[in-house]
Amino acid sequence: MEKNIKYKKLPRSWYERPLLEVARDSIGKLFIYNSPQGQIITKIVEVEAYHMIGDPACHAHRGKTSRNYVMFGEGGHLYVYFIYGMYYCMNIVVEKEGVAAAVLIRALEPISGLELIRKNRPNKKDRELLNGPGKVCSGLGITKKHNGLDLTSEIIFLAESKNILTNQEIISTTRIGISQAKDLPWRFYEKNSIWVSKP
DNA sequence: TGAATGATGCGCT
DNA sequence: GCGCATCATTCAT
Repeated sequence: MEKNIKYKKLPRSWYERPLLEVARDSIGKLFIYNSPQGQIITKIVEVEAYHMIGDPACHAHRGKTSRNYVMFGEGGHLYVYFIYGMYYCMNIVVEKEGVAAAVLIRALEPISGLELIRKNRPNKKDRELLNGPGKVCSGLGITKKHNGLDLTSEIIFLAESKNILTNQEIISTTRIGISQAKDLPWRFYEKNSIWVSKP
C-alpha cells in the first residue's frame, strides 16, 4: 500500500508504556484503516483508559476470560467487544503481555474516506458520524472479526500527526457510561474539538 | 435542549 | 436473571 508511506506508523514500543501515558498521547494521533472497500484516515480526539488493577469498571478487573483475553496480550493490538446487544466498541491494547490495559476509542475526526464512512452510517450529519464508541465502529465497519488485530500491521495502525497537541489542549475528565470507579479522571479529549461525543 | 425509553444479545453471578 | 465502556427516537419543557 504505497499510500501509507507518508505516514509514520507507531511502533510496538509506543503501546507498551504505562496506560495513562499512552491514553493522553493517543489524542491527536492518526488512526488509519485500510478496509476492503478503501482507505479511511481519521484523527483520535477522545479516549478512555481502563486497567485491570484498581479499576472495577475494566472488563479485565476480574481476570482473564474468553471475551477479554486480548487485553492480556502484548500492547499494540485491537480489543473489540460487543455491547448492549447491537454495538461494538474498540480499544487499543496497552502495556506489556500479562498486564491487561486498554484505551477505548470514543470519538474520531474524519479526515479522508468520508464517502465510505457516510455509506456505513446513512443519513447522518458529518458531526454525528464518529462521535461515540459505537458510532466509531459502525462508521469504520469494525466488528468482532477485528478483535485481536495487530496495530503494527499494514491493515490498521496509528501514525504520528503533523500538528502535535500540547498538554493544554488535552482535557482529562471522568469516564462516561459506567457505574463503577466513576471518579477516576481517565477520559481524555481534544479541547475545542467539534468531533468529541460530549464536550 | 434535555430527560426518558426501547432495542437487543451476551457474559457473568 | 441482571447489567452492560450505547444510540436513536420520543416526549416534555
